[in-house]
Amino acid sequence: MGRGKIVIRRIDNSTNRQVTFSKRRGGLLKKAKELSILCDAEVGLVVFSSTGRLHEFSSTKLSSDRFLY
Amino acid sequence: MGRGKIVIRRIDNSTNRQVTFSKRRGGLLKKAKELSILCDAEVGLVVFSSTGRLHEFSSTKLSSDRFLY
DNA sequence: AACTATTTATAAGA
DNA sequence: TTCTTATAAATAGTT
Repeated sequence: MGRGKIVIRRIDNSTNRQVTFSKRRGGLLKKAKELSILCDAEVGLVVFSSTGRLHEFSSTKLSSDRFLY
Repeated sequence: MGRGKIVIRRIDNSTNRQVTFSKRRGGLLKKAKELSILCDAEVGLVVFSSTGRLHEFSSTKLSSDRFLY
């Protein structure tokens, strides 16, 4: 996607890596939410940046019910 | 994406919901993996279908690929 | 399960 | 670094 095709490997330039992280993190969270809504699925997603910042998504009932079995 | 634009809400038809689940689940897992590689980030993703099947991705080898509980 | 028209995500550029 | 836009990629509806 985008102006050029890329290879999936670690981005060496830290500025570019941060920019890509921000963009793709947003896209991933959005798609996680869409999947949970469209398909009535329970979805949990956690992302830690390389600097240790946490971003997460959880569909509503993931936290307790499912893991009490 | 696709032949028509859709609204993000629960898909009522169960066959269509299952098909969409399979397609989007694959896409989401792929993007989770790409984010972890490109951006050197730790990513954990769990998805339960409405029939209770688990699919997951972890960038840190915490788990097996998939199983029925 | 494949196909493909179209939407969406996003890599570069401004 | 926020906004733009050309293009890659995902996918909705079809077969």
